Amino acid sequence: MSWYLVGMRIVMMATGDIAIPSFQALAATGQVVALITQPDRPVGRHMELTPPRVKVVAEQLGIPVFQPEKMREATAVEQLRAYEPDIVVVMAYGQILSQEVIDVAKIACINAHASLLPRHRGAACIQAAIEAGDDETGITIMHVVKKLDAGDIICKVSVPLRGTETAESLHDDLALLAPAALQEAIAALAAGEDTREEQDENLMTYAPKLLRAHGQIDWSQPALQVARKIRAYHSWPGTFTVYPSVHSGQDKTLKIYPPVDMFLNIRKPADAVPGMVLESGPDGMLVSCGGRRGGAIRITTMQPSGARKMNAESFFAGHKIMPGTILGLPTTPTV
RNA sequence: CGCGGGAUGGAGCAGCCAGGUAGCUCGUCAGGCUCAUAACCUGAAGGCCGCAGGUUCAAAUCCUGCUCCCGCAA
Repeated sequence: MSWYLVGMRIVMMATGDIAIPSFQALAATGQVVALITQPDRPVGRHMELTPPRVKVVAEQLGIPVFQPEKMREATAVEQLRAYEPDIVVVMAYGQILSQEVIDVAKIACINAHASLLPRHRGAACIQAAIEAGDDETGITIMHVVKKLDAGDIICKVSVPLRGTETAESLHDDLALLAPAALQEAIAALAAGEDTREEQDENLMTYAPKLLRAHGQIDWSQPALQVARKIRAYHSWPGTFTVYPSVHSGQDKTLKIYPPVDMFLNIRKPADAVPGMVLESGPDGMLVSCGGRRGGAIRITTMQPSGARKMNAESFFAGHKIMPGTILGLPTTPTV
């Protein structure tokens, strides 16, 4: 990074991997006095205590790390004050900040958010931009206020969406985009500028944190929407549907992976209903979707429960989902 | 020790509960057949049934331990 903030003291608050490039860029200025991140959490198959990756980066750089369980608690706020930050930079930290915390920064407490605010406030902003079919998304730098992602905007950097992204690929792209946006915002703040753009609440949308269960495909949606969801939810939380197993007679879950082929104008049998399998074989599984004009998608990569991810050719060598099977029935209400 | 599923020719799966000939859909190879198809027919090769012990006349199958993989959970 090529900007210098002489005498500026920056504290970064970040937990998610998306913040790593930004943290590295800020650290390279030599002005970062501490990283505040979430405590190590038990994670993975054996619930091993695992540090956030950004913490590992900080330790390698010799930057102090502070991991309060609750940032709002008095002792944590005191620690933050002790760093005497001019600017606090928040990115994918994972805790709502109290006003007391926000006020510690002498110049500003700013947040880098992975969408073009006021669209897609909230945790699942990247997924939301893809699922909504937006033409563009980006990084927004704004002032932190008590209300989530609602502060005045300092600057934005946008990136066009081509309709092929997954949340995973877009996450990585936006992570690399963020340092430039932060540079612009911090340079302005350091120069004493205070340009603010209020968010238009009428244009606001909210993308709440996603859960595994949200990944279930609703086959009554049009093919376009189903295809977007499969891209948007990859690789977290992923998408799935349920199907009746020939061998056990039980319903089994089938994870669905992008890419999928989309057929908007396709002739379907008169008795086709949403979720009905129209074709199944080594080329994939063609599933009827809902909506006025119908449409269908072809799934070519899937993962049965208990097994690894595989292509359609492998899947149908050992599993039977005959045409006419209706997917997603057991837990899809009002079909 | 967080909970659960799994390991069977090259791929994906049955068989296990109620021990007794290694099975299915493909792939590979050889031959046949058709104007022709991811075509069809015939045949063949290819397995220490994850590893190690135990029970038994007999273990893929029952018991114990171990290794690796996957899902949930984050």
